[in-house]
Amino acid sequence: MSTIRDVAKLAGVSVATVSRVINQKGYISKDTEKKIKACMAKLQYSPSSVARGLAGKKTDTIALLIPDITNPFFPEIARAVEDTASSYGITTLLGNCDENGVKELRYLDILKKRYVDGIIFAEHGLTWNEIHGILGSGMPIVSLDRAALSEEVSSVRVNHYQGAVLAVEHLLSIGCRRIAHISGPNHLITSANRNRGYTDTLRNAGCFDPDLVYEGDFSMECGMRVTEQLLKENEGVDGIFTSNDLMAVGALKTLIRSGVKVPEDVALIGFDGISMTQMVEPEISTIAQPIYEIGKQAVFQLIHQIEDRHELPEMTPRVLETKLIQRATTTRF
Amino acid sequence: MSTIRDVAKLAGVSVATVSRVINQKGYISKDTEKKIKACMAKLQYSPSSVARGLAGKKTDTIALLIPDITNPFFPEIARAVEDTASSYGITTLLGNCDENGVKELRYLDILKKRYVDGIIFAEHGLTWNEIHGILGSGMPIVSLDRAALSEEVSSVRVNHYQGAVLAVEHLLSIGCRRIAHISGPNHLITSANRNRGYTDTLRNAGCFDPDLVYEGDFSMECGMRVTEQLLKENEGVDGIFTSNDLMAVGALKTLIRSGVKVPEDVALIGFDGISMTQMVEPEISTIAQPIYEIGKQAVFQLIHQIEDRHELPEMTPRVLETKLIQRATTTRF
DNA sequence: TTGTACGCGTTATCAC
DNA sequence: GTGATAACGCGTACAA
Repeated sequence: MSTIRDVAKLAGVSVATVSRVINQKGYISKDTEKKIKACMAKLQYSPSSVARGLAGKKTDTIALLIPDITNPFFPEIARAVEDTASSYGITTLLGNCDENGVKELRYLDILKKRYVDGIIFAEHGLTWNEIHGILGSGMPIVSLDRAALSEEVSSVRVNHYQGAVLAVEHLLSIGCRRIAHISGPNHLITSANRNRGYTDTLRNAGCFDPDLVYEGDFSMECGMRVTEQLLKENEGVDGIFTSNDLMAVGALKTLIRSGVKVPEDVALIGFDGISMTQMVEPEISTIAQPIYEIGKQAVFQLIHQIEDRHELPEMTPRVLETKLIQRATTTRF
Repeated sequence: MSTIRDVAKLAGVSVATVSRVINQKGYISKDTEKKIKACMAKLQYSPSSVARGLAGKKTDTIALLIPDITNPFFPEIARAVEDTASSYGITTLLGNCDENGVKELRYLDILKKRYVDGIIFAEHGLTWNEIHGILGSGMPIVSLDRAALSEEVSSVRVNHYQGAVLAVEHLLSIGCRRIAHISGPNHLITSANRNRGYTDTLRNAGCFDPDLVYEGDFSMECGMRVTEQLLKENEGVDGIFTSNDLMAVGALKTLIRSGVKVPEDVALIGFDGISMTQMVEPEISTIAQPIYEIGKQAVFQLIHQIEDRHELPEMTPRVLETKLIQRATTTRF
């Protein structure tokens, strides 16, 4: 492992000069630049990010904190974030918090010690105060909107309310009248918004029945369990809107097992747009979030906070729209 | 952000002393230790990992490089690795290589610059020489055995051959005779071993037919596509063994769509044991790898290479066994 | 255009 | 027991 000093020595110049060519800063004659580059190549020199971090307080590293890596939604986000970040030369540190406040806190502590340049929070149970308590202020943060941070935090938002409206209107349009909803945890903003969209739409249509609303936890198991319960407790349900796709997968499973025909007896639509909805049979209709775009925008916003020097593509609106994707579970003939 | 110097000043001691209490090294009087600890708390001091990395050449960071984060097998591995590592105070850097040699190289370069203490390779297309070319020697590496590194590299292996034998014997035992195989990419050792297990077992049973072997790429789409082809080109296939679960999910989908009864007409079994096999209906039988254990052992071995000081649980055998999990797709009545 | 020298926050080696 | 002080590898004013 050669250092900048080795390069300088070999090239017969000072470390400052070498540093300049590395960082493309200040004036350097073409000649010395060439010579130095040659020496760097010969020594296989590559600057130490650690030393750099210490000296410059900048590590070209961001962190992405997600609540559950086994929910495919988050790997898909992770992929987008990492892609985008790495196209700017930024490394992404991925932290899986397991829906666990303690782990979240632990991560925050680690990230601070590591001088990450910024953090993307995909979801968390922390208050803004707790975060500040650990991080202090000044750390760039972007929150993907499943989180419930304060308004001061920059975030990438999706119009969940509108998405839910789309879902329910779609179910209505194919003839459903008793439409059940398996919501996400009520304390999550996103989940609550989807719930509102559902409720409002059904109210307007004169079909709302509070008995048909069940609270879930976004897991597949829960989707199965609740659907079972739902079928037992209610007659004539002809449509189900689950607050995420994973629960839709679970619901579908229970429906099939119970001999319920999908979509003839019960139509089903999820939310998120993860690719797993296409892996089951029949394929599940869903309200797709622009997952890749969300990750991408999050990185853009974060970089924006970190520094203005990067020439970023124009900022697109912060509120992204969802899209109805109709598949077999809502296609009646 | 207070530094060790601030603490030293406040406590009226030298930085060396503070460093000693931080690292529990050398002698320190109980009194000063208490005082220093109090000061650290008061200043909310927390040592900089970056500075530490520079000074000590050790970052308490390992990296996990995976080929495809959207294949659920790897998030499950990632979770195990991260859990285990973090229980030893080690942070995990997760890199998604997208089955892309260039990205792999890029990651290696980054990791080296960052002084990671070691790397776990879940799969890759690099030769041992390429790796050495970037890393030089001396970097601890553990390879999860989908990779095809040389024998010098420490690795966590699963008995894929035996697993495939289990799968095929199981299919035979429920009455299948014309058993097809959708393999993984032939250049991957694991895939090749599973293929051998399949071939040998069927040969012994006198049922081997080379026409029933198709090469896949571990993706669900491929599972669908190949199954379609397989049904078209062959009569009387009554069992399918796919080299991983994702392809089994795809196969199941095609079977259902084609009106083939599973398992009555065609039985189906996968390999890996990812939880997605339980998300579809009917649930898919599989040869489960001890995924969590694999991740855990990988970390153990890596830490072992990094240093002997950590008191690790006794090393368990490197070759882990797979287990048949019988579910609906191979349960005939 | 290039070089000198100091600082970044810790660890570790010697002295005291 | 404790305290200076030299690394660690790099960035950067400030000089030259």
